[in-house]
Amino acid sequence: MPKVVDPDARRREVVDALFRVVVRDGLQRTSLRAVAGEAGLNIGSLRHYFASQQELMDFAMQSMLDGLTDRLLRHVEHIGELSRHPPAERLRLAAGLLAELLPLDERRRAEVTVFLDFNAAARTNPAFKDLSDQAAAGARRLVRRVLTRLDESGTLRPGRDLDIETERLTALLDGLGLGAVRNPDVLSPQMCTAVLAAHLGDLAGEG
Amino acid sequence: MPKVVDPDARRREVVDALFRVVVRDGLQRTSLRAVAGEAGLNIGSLRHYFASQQELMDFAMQSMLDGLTDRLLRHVEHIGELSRHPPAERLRLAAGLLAELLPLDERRRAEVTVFLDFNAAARTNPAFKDLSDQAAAGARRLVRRVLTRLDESGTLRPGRDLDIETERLTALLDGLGLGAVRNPDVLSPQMCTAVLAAHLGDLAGEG
DNA sequence: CGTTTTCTATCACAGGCGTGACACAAAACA
DNA sequence: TGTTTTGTGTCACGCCTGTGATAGAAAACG
Repeated sequence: MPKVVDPDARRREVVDALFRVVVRDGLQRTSLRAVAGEAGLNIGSLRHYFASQQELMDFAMQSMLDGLTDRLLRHVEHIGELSRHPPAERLRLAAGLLAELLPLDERRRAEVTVFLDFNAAARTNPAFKDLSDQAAAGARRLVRRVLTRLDESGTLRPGRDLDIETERLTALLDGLGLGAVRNPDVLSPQMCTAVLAAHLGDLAGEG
Repeated sequence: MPKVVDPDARRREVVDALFRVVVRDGLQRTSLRAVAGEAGLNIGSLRHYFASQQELMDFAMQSMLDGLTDRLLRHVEHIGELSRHPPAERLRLAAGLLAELLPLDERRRAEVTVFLDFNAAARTNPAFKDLSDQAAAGARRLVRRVLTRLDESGTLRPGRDLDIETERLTALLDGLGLGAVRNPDVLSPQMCTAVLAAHLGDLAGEG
């Protein structure tokens, strides 16, 4: 017998509504009333599930990061040991994994969009700083891990400075996300993947 | 005999105050009252020089872009014809020019910070869209121009796709700016220049 | 000088915000 | 059943926002 209301499901619905509002109107205009309206709830009800605005924001941001982390872990697991793949495939696999961070479809586009707004707010809103820093560190770790695996499997041109290359690839991904969200017509998904492939190809020293 | 008040100077002072508020508190918290307070003016006075908030924002954004454009033009002029420099110098000159877009000192840091906030707002605020698009197009044009010059002077490894390389370098610069503003400790000015140098070196096909 | 424009300063208004308080319905429980 | 917990809806308060209106001082002008 299903409960009449499932609190966890409700919270997820509210977070989904919040994401839609942030994507559509921006974080600045994402008020409790707007989220409640989008979720089809009364503001009083919403406040029963989230005691304060800050609690809602934290939960939403954390939910997004958790979802992304799960997806990345599943992707990493699906790839398995990199050296068991033919060398020609390795760059493609790495690109596919890193592309989880790029706005290539509606889902990832929404993620990146929300993420950019949260990060912008985190610069001056201490309440978001921890989660934002944690996310940035996670992205950096993932990129470094990918580069390390590629290097260990002999796929990269030797002599690379991994510190620099990590920052370079991380910045490239950030920039592609920013550009693709801002100018989807110029920086299309195809262009994003082409740029990423070109970069990894360069690192491998093809040519 | 100096006028008692110079309207143009006043407007510049107000814009400077606005920049300080945006950098310190974020664009979201940059209200007319906050700017007036920062400039040491009464809000009534401020409104005498800027009829509306939108007018102030537009003027401020345009001022920043004008200043940046001037600086870039002066830098380009200072470099002169690229092929008149020794090949070993060309990458360094290009890096120096592109570094005008990176937050390497307080001035550029403020510029990039304000710019990021404006761009984030432009996504959902139509009033900022034109200037934001114009700025993005300008950056893209500059990058393409630099890459074209390097290519024509034989400094780049032949066979590059300039469309892709323009997007790649533009995204890299955007990402470096974003990262350096967000995590100055990780992405220090030295690291930024190192990453940029590494990228241009790669394009040249050193090694 | 007087007149006119420019500048400064203040008040009030409507609108949106987060949030505390509270009443009431509905479900869960004993 | 009655009691308790959970969920829903509404009100009001204080705060901040941009902006219109307006009065008065200061400077510029003829």
